[in-house]
Amino acid sequence: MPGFPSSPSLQSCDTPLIEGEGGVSAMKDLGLDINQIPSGVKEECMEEEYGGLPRKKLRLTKEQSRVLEQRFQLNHALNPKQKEGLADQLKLKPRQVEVWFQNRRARSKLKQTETECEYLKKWFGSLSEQNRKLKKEVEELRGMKVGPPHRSQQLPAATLTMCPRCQHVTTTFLDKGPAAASHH
DNA sequence: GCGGTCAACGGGTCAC
DNA sequence: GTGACCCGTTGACCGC
Repeated sequence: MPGFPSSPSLQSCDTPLIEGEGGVSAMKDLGLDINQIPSGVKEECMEEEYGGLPRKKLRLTKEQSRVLEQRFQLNHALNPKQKEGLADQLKLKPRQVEVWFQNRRARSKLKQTETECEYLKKWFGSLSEQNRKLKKEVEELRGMKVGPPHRSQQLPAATLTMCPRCQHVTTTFLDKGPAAASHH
């Protein structure tokens, strides 16, 4: 693809573009937003726009972002009718609303992944610490060992398992059978 | 100048 | 085939 000028979608009027002297920055100086241009003027600008020039960056207004965010909190996806309604309400194109929700879902997913990553790091840290302590304990017990231990002094063999659903960690003593591992 | 943010895109997948 | 969605990427803009 690379290079927007050659991209066929530029011809599609999906992307409101403002170019030339003034542009987005100048409008911002005036407290204006690209989406608040009277539609006639906007179309005029856009018609002049599609000569293969690079696209200009659109920024949503604070109010538009606030409403979109509000709707996202209620629902992470919109049906076509909701999309149309929201686009109407915000004076945006349905495609813009759709793109905003796609990007918002992506951001949300990224944030969740980061959170999970942090959690796993912490969990790994605590398991490492636990492992270190247990190894130390084993060493100490080995050092104390003088003869065959009495059965009552023996530690039962056990395994640690994690429930994939709730991440609850359980200790299963092998001589007590699988029922001991259940916690639900 | 550089890195971060974000609107917008193209391409792929999936359900209908 | 079509529309909705996800994913990776692009490029404009902004703050430092």
